[in-house]
Amino acid sequence: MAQEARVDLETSVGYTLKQAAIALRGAMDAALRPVNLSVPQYACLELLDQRPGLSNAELARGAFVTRQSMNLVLRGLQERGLLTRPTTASQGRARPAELTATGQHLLNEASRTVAQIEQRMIASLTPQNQHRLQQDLAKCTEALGGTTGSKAPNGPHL
Amino acid sequence: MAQEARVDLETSVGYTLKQAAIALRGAMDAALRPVNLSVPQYACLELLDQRPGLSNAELARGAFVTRQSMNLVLRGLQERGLLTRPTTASQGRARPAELTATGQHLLNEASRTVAQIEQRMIASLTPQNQHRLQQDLAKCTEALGGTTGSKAPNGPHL
DNA sequence: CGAGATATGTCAGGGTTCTGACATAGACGA
DNA sequence: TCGTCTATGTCAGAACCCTGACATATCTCG
Repeated sequence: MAQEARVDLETSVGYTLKQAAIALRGAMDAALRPVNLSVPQYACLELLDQRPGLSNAELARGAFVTRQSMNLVLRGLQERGLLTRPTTASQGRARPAELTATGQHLLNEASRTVAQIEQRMIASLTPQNQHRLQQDLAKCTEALGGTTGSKAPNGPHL
Repeated sequence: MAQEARVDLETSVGYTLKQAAIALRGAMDAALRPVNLSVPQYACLELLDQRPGLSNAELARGAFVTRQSMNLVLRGLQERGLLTRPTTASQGRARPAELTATGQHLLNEASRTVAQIEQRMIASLTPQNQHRLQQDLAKCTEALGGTTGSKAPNGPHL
C-alpha cells in the first residue's frame, strides 16, 4: 500500500485544480467587467436563466456562496432592474426570482463572453477529453462529499 | 463552427471545476482545523518544505494570494515559531523563510492529512486518469494565461 | 554614471464573504 | 394537537483578502 503520504506540488491534482480555478476566476472577472457584473452576479443570472423561479437559498447553493451573500447579490441585481421577486411569498418563505427582459439581454451578452472563455480554456483538449475532464471533476466533487455532504458553505441538495 | 455560444451548467467544465475546487477547499479546511492551520497557512508551510528559502512574494504567488496577504500569514506563522526569517536581507529586499523543527513537525502531520484528502478525491479514478486529469487541468490553466499571464493575483514566474 | 524598469516589503483603506443568531413557515411523528 | 426538525430570509458583527500607494533595492541600457 502506502500511497505516498506526501504531496508533490508539481504533480498534485489538488494544487493544479486550485490553479485552474484561480485562472478561470480571473479570466471571468476580466471578461465580466465591461458589462459591470461580478462572478457571483453572473452566476446568479445564469442560474435563473436555466432554472427560473429559484429562491435565494437555492441560488446561493448553486453559486457556492452563503444565503447572506446571495441576498446582497439579489438586492443589487433587483435594484438594477435585472430581475424581479414577489414582495410576498405565496408559499413558505421562499420568494422565487425571475429575470426581466433587461436582465435577459445583459445575461445573453455576458454568457456569450463567458462561453468563449470556457472554450478557450478547454480548446487544447479533444472533445473526448473535455467530456472526461468534466466527468472526472464531478467524481472528485462527489468523493469529497461536495454537493450533498457537509461544508462549503452548501447545504443539502439544490 | 459555432461551438454553442451558451453554457449548460450541468455539463460545463468551468462550473464543475469550481464545484470541485470548493469541495476540496472545504475538505482541507475541515482537515486542517484540528492542527489550527488555515489553507493559506498550510500552503505556505508546504511550499517552504519543498522549496526552502522562498521569499514572501514567491510564497504569495505559489499560494495564489497577494504579497500583502502572505505577509500576514508569514507573521502569524513566525509568531507561532513555525518558521524563521532573517531580520535583515542579505541581498535585495527578499528575506528567505525557512521552517523550524516545530514547523516541520506540524507540517508533517498536516501534510499527511491533506494527502489523504487528495487520495480520497481521486480514488475513484484510474492512475492513468488521475495523471491525465492533472495534465488537462494544467493545460486549462495555461490556456487561460494562468501562471505566466496577467491577473489572478499572480505576477510572472515563481 | 544616471534614468528607467522591475521586484520586493510594507502601510493604509475598503470591499466582499463568512460566522453567529433570530424569527418565521412548513413537514413529520408521537 | 403539539413538539421537533428542517429550511428560509434577514440582521449584525467580524474576518479575510484585495486594491492602491510608497520607499527601497537591483538590473539594464543609453
